[in-house]
Amino acid sequence: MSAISAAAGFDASAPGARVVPEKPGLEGLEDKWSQVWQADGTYAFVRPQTREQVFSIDTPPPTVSGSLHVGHVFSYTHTDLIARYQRMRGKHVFYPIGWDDNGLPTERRVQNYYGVRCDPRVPYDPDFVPPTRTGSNRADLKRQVAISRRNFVDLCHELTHIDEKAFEDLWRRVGLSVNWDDLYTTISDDSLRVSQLAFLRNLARGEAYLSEAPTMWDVTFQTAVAQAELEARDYPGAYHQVAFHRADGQPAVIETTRPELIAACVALIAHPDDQRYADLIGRCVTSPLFGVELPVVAHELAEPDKGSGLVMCCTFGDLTDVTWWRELRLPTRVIIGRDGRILRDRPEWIADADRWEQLAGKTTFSARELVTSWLRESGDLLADPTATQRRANFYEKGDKPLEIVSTRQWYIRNGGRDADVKAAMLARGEELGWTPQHMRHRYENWVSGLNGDWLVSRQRFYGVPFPVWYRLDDDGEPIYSAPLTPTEDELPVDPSSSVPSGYTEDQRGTPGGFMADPDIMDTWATSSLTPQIVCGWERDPELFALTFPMDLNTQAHEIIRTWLFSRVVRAHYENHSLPWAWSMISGYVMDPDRKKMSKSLGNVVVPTDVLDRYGSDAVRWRAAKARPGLDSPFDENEMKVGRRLAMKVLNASKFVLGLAGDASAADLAAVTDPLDRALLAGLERVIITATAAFDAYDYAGALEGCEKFFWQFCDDYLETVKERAYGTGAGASSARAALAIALGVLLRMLAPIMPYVTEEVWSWWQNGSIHTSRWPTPDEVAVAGDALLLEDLASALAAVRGAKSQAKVSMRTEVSRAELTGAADVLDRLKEIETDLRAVGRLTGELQWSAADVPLTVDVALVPAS
RNA sequence: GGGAGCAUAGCUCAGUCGGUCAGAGCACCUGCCUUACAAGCAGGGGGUCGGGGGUUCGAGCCCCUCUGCUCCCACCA
Repeated sequence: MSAISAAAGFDASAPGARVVPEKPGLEGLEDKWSQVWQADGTYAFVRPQTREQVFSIDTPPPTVSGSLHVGHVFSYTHTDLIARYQRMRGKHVFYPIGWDDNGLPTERRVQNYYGVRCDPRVPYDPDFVPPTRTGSNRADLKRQVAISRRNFVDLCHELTHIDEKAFEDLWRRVGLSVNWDDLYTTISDDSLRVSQLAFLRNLARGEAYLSEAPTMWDVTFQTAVAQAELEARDYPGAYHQVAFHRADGQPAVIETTRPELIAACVALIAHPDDQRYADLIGRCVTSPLFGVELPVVAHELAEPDKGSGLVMCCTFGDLTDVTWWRELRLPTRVIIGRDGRILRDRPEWIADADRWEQLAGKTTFSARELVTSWLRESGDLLADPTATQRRANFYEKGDKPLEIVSTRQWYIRNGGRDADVKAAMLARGEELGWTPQHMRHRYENWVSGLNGDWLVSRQRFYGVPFPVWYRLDDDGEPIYSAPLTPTEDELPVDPSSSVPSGYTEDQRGTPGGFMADPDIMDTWATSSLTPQIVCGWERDPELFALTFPMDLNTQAHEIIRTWLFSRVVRAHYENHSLPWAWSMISGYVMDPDRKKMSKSLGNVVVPTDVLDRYGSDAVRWRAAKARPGLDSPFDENEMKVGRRLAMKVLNASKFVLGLAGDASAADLAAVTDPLDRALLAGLERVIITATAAFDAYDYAGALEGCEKFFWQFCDDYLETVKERAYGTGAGASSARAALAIALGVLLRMLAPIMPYVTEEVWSWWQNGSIHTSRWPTPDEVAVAGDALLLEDLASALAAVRGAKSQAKVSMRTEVSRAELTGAADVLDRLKEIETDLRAVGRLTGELQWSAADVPLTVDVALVPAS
């Protein structure tokens, strides 16, 4: 501590040593104060008696496998501004932080970091040492070593701990006032317990169900993907005009971008009003190459002006196919496997074994080439394929278009299939407060457009297992209709290593025995429960009653459809309430070209560099200027301005305390001078507006008012009263008291934005942390004063300074004669502070006052420099 | 195609109830070593408020319309 203090210029380690440093600086403040805050538990959550005394915040657990950029620093700072304000308002701020370390992002990072890949068939190796890091490009993926699931999960834990330490260091440096004692992770036992418990209750109430259905499937990760994780991207393709064959030998022409799916075709579809195909509907055609007989059916989703108006329906090429398949009760003819390749075994409806052998095992891409060449040979390709830009669905983390496969998956009802649930979810969206208001539309838009329930199971390894087993019948086939579940007090369980009640381990996988559900939950299924996890749901009833439903949720707009919505769903079912009363949505930090920062674009600004150069207070100041929901471009120059303000706080405070003497005992009653009263009156207005702004989550507006007043305080007021404050008598006492009171108020109003410099200055003359002091209230500055006088002073100063500046002389130049022309009330007010005015403007000679209905002007005669 | 947001000085942005609203900071220019701060201070130039209509005594502000940019959702024949 002593080394740090020396860097800061004084010795703070001596108790009660409240010394204003000779040359204050910003260096070392972050280390010094973050250590003090940690040691003192400044931001710890202490349980009060009632819910009303608490302000609880749900804040996103960052994915530790990712990296943080300045955008994260900005949005997490926004939350912290509110937390610090509420704390100063006397609330017990419940502000936990967590790490999202479960799920696919961690798996991918572990694969790349250690050069390994999970293969559940590999036995556990207790002496396993991962290969050295091999890099993360695609070529290296193929060289990864296959390891057991248990070794893999060990590595996941190992790496997330490394990452979490780096994250914590950054957040501490930024000065987030989170409850570090209540740190949580999404892979912890408690998160597992909460996830499984909530799931079992969903299951018991019928909100969760198992269903075999066509599912969006990522062939790279070989897992199902939920609607919320889809991303439509442009994808190059080509229209192929292909002839199917009518009974009379005439062609029935379709257009397709996926000719490889001809073998999976189950029908041709035309619009019921399409006269061109009226005679064909109800008849059969045969497919080219494979000669499979197919019905031609009418459905209004077929668009006459797309392609030829006749379209093939395959199982499954796209989501429209699924609709047709379901509504027209078409058969299922799957030819693509879960690895994205054509099935090895010839399907029964395909007669031509030779052809199939050539096709089997091919990727969709090479199968398309092969089928196209066949069509060309057979004459069924009626024209050269024409290039087009397809819009295909991708898994947001994947790089191959999704396939649709029929699989058994767990779903949670979210309104995608039940009108009443959807209506309930829309009502929750209306009930929730939004900052900014218009983000509400994103929620409504998303919920209204849901077309299926929430798919929560993933065919992956690192995550929360489903706490479910299935009985096996006499043939060893699982009985999915009646899952076996543990009791709630057994949770968390890993069904692959524990045994359902009434069974023994040796019955696992045997006929008449049981098997574990092999899947894990999607990471959103866990993070959808962060309010329950942090608030101690079914673990700590006292805490839960004090903190839930929470007051505030803060997050980015891109995860409204995922994180925000899924928490609303869970709390609706589990707690019959919203998870929080209000949501504050932050915008992005864009690069200077207004592009979103992303690793792939290579335009990410690393926060540690910026923090090194400008300091946390400066970066936080810049963050506070970005209003909720608005994107703002990154510009380093703006950090300089923040740093300048931080320096100004130090210097001005030092000066004020030098003038004010024993400032901690400042007495409002001593403030008698009109200008001093005007200052406090102006300050009162700032307190009122800043408080209202913070209450409305408008931290930017609060900052604007405080900052503007602070500069005015420095440039006009401080300059003006310093001579009087140096003196003796009532005028001096008044000035000193006003200076001390104003400094105390201004520091506290800046404290949420710039926690380090304000804490530093506070320590020079006050006891305790500024961050646990009370937010200023109007009664602290309640004197009968006229704030207009400050404006008049500013006008008069500007006029005198302008004259001197125009004359290119020093501000110290004496004024031998001055004529002040302006409205009578303005002149009257200025007459009240004539002594101060004379001192600051060096108006040593005669003053003339001329009343006129014009803005204030001051004509001066300058004493020539001798 | 459906929804939302944005457009004000070279840049980043404020502008609340229609009436001191033509503003701030940065940048630029001109000065000033004024003993809290030269990483400072003072002063200055700079905008037809995206275009066009309308309402009004009066419009960045309200209405209509057009244009441009951004985002969300849908869009795979």
